[in-house]
Formats: sequence, C-alpha cells, structure tokens
Amino acid sequence: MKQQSGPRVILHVDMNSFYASVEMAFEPELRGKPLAIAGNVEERKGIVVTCSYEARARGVKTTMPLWQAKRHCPELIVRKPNFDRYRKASRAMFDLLREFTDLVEPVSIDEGYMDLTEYLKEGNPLQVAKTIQQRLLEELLLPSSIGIAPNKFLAKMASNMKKPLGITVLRKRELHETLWPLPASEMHGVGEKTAEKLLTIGVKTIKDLAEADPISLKQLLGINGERLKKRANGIDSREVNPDSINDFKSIGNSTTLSKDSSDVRVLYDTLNRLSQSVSMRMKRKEVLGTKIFITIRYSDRSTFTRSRTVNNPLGEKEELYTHAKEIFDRHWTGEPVRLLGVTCQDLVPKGDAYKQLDLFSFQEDAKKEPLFKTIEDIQKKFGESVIKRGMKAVRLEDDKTSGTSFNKDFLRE
DNA sequence: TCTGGGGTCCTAGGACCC
DNA sequence: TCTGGGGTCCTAGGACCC
Repeated sequence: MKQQSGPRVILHVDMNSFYASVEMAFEPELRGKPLAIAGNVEERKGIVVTCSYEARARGVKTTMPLWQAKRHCPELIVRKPNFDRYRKASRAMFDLLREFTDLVEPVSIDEGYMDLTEYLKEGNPLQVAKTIQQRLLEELLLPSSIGIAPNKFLAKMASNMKKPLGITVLRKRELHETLWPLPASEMHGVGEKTAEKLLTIGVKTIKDLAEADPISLKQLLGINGERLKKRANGIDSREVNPDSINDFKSIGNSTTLSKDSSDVRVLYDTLNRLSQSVSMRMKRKEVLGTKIFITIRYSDRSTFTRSRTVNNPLGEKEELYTHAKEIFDRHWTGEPVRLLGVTCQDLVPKGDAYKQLDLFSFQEDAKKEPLFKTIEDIQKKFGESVIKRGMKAVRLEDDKTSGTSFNKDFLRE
C-alpha cells in the first residue's frame, strides 16, 4: 500500500448522456434533437437506457418505458444500443485522459477517476479540467462533467453537481455549504432503501448524516453506516487504482424473454444461448470460474438466484450449460418465467488454472516422495495465492479429501 | 398495461474444522 | 459427558450503481 502524503487532487470525469452523445457524434443529423437509446419494444425491452438533454427537457427519463416516453415527447427519436460504438468511444475517451496521467481508473464505460496530484505539482486543477473537457468535446464530440476534489467520493459528488458540461470544485472547508445542504438521498451510495432507513432516525440531509449518532447508524446500516458518515464528512481514503479494471469478479448474461414462458424448450434454449455468450466472453478474457449462478425472474418480478460451486474451474459452453440446466431443473417452480440469467463467478486467469492442474498432478508423485516439505516450498514454486486453489483441485478427485488433510498428506507431516 | 442488463459489495445462517 | 469460540466455505438474498 502506497503511503498517502498530503492532499490529493482527484478528478471525476463523467460523460453526459453517453450513449446518446456517442450516437450524435457518429450521426450529426441527430444533434440537437430529442434522442433516446432503448431496447426493442416488441420484446418488452423498450426501456429508455439513456436520452439526450433535449429529450430530458420534455420529461423523458432513464428507465422509462418507451410508450410513456413517447407520450411525453411524440417526436422522440429512438435508437437501439450500439455497444461497439460506445466501447470505441470509451477507449478514445480514456486514452485522452491517460495523456495527462497514468493514474486513470475507469469505473464504468463512461466515467472514471484521475489522480492529478503528481501531474499538477505547479499547475492549476481547474485549468487542466477545462482543457480535458474541451478536448473531449472538440476531439471526440463528447460532452462531460468534471468534479475536482481531494478524494474520490467528493470528486464524484462534484461531477454530479453541474450537468451538462459542468466543472465543479469541492473543497473540504466548504462542505458545510456545498455538500451538507443536499438531501441524504443524493449521496453516492445512498439508494432508496437506505434513504428510507435514514429517515427513521431523523437523517434528512447530508449534514444530518455527517452529525448522526455513530451507534444508531451502525445499528441501522452496519459498516455501511460508518462509511457513509465518514463520506458525509468528506473523508474517503480510497486510492485511484488504474488496475482495478482488470480484476473483474464475475461475467454474466441475462435476458428478458419476449413473453413469459413455461415451455422448457424455450427456457433450455435460452439458458443455452446465455451459456454460449458467457463462455465466449470468458474465453476472450482468458478466465475460468468455479461458481455458476442462474437467475430466474417470474411474472410477478420476484427474482431468485441459485448457484453451485464446482471443484475445477470451467468455462466451456457445454459445461456452463450443463450446470445451468441442472440448477434450473432443481429450482424452477414451473411457473411462467420472465427473465433468465447465467453468471460465472470466482474467476481465475486461465494460466492459474493450469497451475492448479500442475499442483494436482504432483500429488501422485508426492505419494512416492514428498516434493515439498513446507508451505513455504509450495509458495516458492506456485506463489502464495495458489495454495488454496491447489487444495481445491485435489478435492476434485476425492470429495472426502478435505483441503486440510490434503495438506497433511501432501507435506507428509 | 410500466419497470433492461451489466456489474459490485455486504450480510447472514449453517456446515465444518480446530 | 459436556462445553466454547474462532475461522472459513457455501448458499441465498439485498442494496446499490451506471
């Protein structure tokens, strides 16, 4: 862990109505018009994912069903999402940010943090933010809002304060007049449920939260309560981590059926297609996983997830489908299904998975002569993180062999 | 005739081991 | 014969975000 020294300068760059702006960048005739990006109405996916500010001005909002949006704005132009375009634009955007510093942490396709502390030394943060914003607009035709603050949380809150094309500086000593008057529900990390809970202890504004009694806060929200209180007081020590994008934890796909179905052929076929696309994405990222989840949502929108842990990491479509289908068979109530999902979790790089096999295969040899006498020997050979996974791999062969006893066998203790 | 799809993190109970 | 507490894994579910 790097030592923090002195105040940091953190930027949060947030693209304005990203999908809609990208479409406008690609198709100039869309500019200045009310535009919504939405799925297919016929397939019940006609939900506004993003919309231009012209559409917002007429009352169109994100997640609004399309028919409702059109009632607000009959001349609304609707486009289906074009993810290739968005990914391309996103890459260009982050490349531009990285011209200023390597310390760029993407948090989603259209927003990211920058740590400009080193880059700035002498410079003026506001000036740099203006340059960034202007270049994003001129070179990529994409509008953004930027927050400048001493930490991630405040930068995030700041970027949200002026949209579109705003730049907001949030200084710690000014929090009582900038941040505190806002309703607690405006805080990043406070959603509907948390806001409701907070009201029960009389917390309405961020100021209330900042001053709330720690004990009741912890009772109400667990460790999240402590964290929110800290944030409300402008405290957040998370570093900008450019690599966080690479340690993703799960890969999944889900889909809402064009109509609710209890036809097993339809449902199996859907699971099969989902398994296929999850497997493809896993291969592209060169990972395998040991937990398979399925999601079932019924007509009344009640949603269940069911999972299974397997001993050796997998990623082939057939493997995923076999497990997904078995889990589904075991848990499906037979009622009509609205949505199905397949997700793989506990991902390991393919390279590590091979190592597991190596460790596994050494077991045979170990019976003749111990290859490793101590944990340290194994760690030297495979790295610290591999030990646990190696034990798991052995469990695969004999379900009754626990990790611990394997360890003893292996080490001939 | 409403409410998509991609994720992350946290909690909580039971099993199991030491 | 009875007892405790800590730690980890597994599963399910909730909340939140973009």
